[in-house]
Parts: sequence; C-alpha cells; structure tokens
Amino acid sequence: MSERKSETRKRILAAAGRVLAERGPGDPAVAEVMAEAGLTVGGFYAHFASKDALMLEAFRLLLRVRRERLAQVDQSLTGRERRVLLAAFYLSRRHRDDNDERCPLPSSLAEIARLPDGFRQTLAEHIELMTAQMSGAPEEGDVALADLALMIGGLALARALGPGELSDRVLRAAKSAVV
Amino acid sequence: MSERKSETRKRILAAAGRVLAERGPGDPAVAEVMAEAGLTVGGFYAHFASKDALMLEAFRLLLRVRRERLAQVDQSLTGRERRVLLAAFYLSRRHRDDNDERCPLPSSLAEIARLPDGFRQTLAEHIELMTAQMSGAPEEGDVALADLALMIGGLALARALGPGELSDRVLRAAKSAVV
DNA sequence: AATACAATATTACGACCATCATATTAATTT
DNA sequence: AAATTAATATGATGGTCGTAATATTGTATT
Repeated sequence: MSERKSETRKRILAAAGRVLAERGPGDPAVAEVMAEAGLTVGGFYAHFASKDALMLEAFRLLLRVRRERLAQVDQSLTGRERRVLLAAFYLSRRHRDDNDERCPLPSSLAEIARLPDGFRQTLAEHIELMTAQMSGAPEEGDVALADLALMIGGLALARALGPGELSDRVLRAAKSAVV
Repeated sequence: MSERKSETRKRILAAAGRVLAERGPGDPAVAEVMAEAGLTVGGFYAHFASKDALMLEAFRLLLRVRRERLAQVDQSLTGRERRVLLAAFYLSRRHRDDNDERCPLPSSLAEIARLPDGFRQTLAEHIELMTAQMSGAPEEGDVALADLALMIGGLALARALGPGELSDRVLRAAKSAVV
C-alpha cells in the first residue's frame, strides 16, 4: 500500500469520525463521508470492506484518542479530582455545541444494540479502561461508572434539548452531581 | 369518526409506541408499525398525516403515561425517597431487558436533534414536569435534573452493553449514586 | 518516457423507504 | 336490505441507500 493511499485512508477515517461523533454510525451515508473527506464515492471500497467496517474502525479510533487524551492529565491527582476535571470539560457548553472533538457515545449508544458485535465489545472495553483511569483505587470503580453514566446522560440530554436555558441547567446540575 | 376507526387509530398508536420505545422514532418503517398493529400499510394515511406525526404523537403519549404513573406514588414521600424509588425501577434489569413499558428516552435522545421541533419541545416539557415530580422543594430541582441524566445515561449504557456482568454493574452503580 | 497505482465521473443493481391511489371485501349503521 | 365506512391487497412513484463495475484522468515511481 502506497503512502498516498494510506493517507487517503486516514482522511476517510477522520471524516467518518467527525460525522459519526455527530450523528452516530448508521445515519451518515457513505457518499457523504467521502464528500466530507474531499473525495467521491467511487473509490470507497478500495479502502474499506464495508460501511460497517469503516464506522467500527472510526469508532474505535475516536474512543482510543479520547482515552489517550485523558491519560495525559496530571498523574498526581486523586481519582475524584480527575473525574471532576473530566466532567468540567465533558459537560461544558463547548463540548455540547462544538463539532470537533466530540465524544461519540451520546450519539451512538442507542444504535449499538442493533450493530455488529464489534461495536458492543469496543464499547465494553472502553468503559472498563475509562473507569480505571477515572478512579484512584479499585473500590472507586463503581463511582467512576456512575459518573460516566451521568456524563453521557447529561450530554445526551443537553444535546437533545439544544442550546437554551434548560439545556444549560442540565449541564450545570450534572456537573455538580459528580461523586 | 366512527368508534371502530378511533379504536384502530389507538392500536396503531400503541404499536408505534412499542417500536419507538425500543428503537427510536426514525428507524421503524411505517409498514412495520402497521404489521405490529395487526394491520397492513394500505390505510395508514387515513389515520395519520405522516410518519413523523404518528411518532410524535406516540412519543407524547408514552411520556405522558410515564408521568402519570409516577404521579401515583405515595405523596407523603420526600423528594429523595421518590427519586430512589424511581431509580430502583428505572435501573432494574427488568426495565433494561423487557419490551413493555420501556422509557423511550434512551433510544430517542440522539435522534431528537434531527427531528421536527415538536419532539424537542415535548422533551423539554417532560423534563420540567418530571423534575418537578421528583423534588420536594424547588431547590431540589437541580439534583432531580442530575438524577434524570444519571438514570437515562445509565440505562442507555446498560442497554448498549447488552445483558452481562458489566451491564449489571452499570445499573447497580448508577442506582447507588442517586442523590 | 514508461509503468503502475490511485482518484475521478458515471452508471447500474437491487433493496428499502414514505407516500399515495385503486379496486375489492368486510363490517357497521340506518 | 341498503348505504356508508373501514380495511384489504396490490402496486406505482420517486427517492435514497450500500455496493459494485467501468472507463478515464491524474500522479508517482522507476
């Protein structure tokens, strides 16, 4: 595989990641993803075996990048401090409204039950790794799990409500409920 | 409108509610809803103006029924007691796995941003009414809001993970995090 | 310059979808 | 029994989708 081809592959993957994070793995059409990557639909199957394969790889990549970013916070912080810090970003209006760097979970969770098994496995692995990073000791695992649910639910709710007073209140309320 | 026709209308509405609660308003096809109601697709547009109109009405109805059910719990309970009781049901394995009486929010939230405005308004109204029912005093509004986010996120996550150990842990962790 | 590879535009297939129409049968009402 | 209304089966329309093939143009490498 040439340099050029693998670069194009990455472009498609990044484009898929952007639309996936906004609308989930199912809704965006292949042609739309290719257009987002500045390409046409013609050569898609030279790069990926199917739409599902593309979306699964994009999903995996998005989650891995997000974990790597979280891993870079100061290691001297306690578990709780890490969770509060994460929630401050995760439940910000920025993260609700912005197009870039979105967490794909709020838009994807509902679909995952109807998608190939790899999606579920990827999700499960992500949840385990995230809770590990969000807790100082193993006993904190359950509060980390609950905080994850709170953050995902809060963001999903705030996004569904759209920008506005009630949506802002959801974000604030969820932030101050972090354990 | 005859008795028979309005009965049929209700059947369609109930069928739509069932599939909506499981898969959201967008995914199920009109023909599938009609089949679920024991009918064929032919006469659908004699009852509803469009698929969106049907799904919006089904959505509204589902949420209203859920609020009415919550309103029947003992009025002498404190806000916190009501929230714990609600969470015990909402975050049960029953509610995760069963087909009947599902909360439609985990499956619908992500789509609402891309649906007609009525969905968003219906959601906003539901959230306000729910938090009011879930709090004893107005100052409790924000913890009720956070608990809602926690419950919806926890259930969405548990459903995406499918039955299993991790999924069960999510439910338990979220339940014990209710404020 | 020649060769190999990648992206292009275009077109097609078969499947599904929402929506609508039609002609027929069944049920209800008068 | 007659008249009205509802549900039926069936199929058409026009759209979108995933997937695939083709022939052409452009780019890289040798």
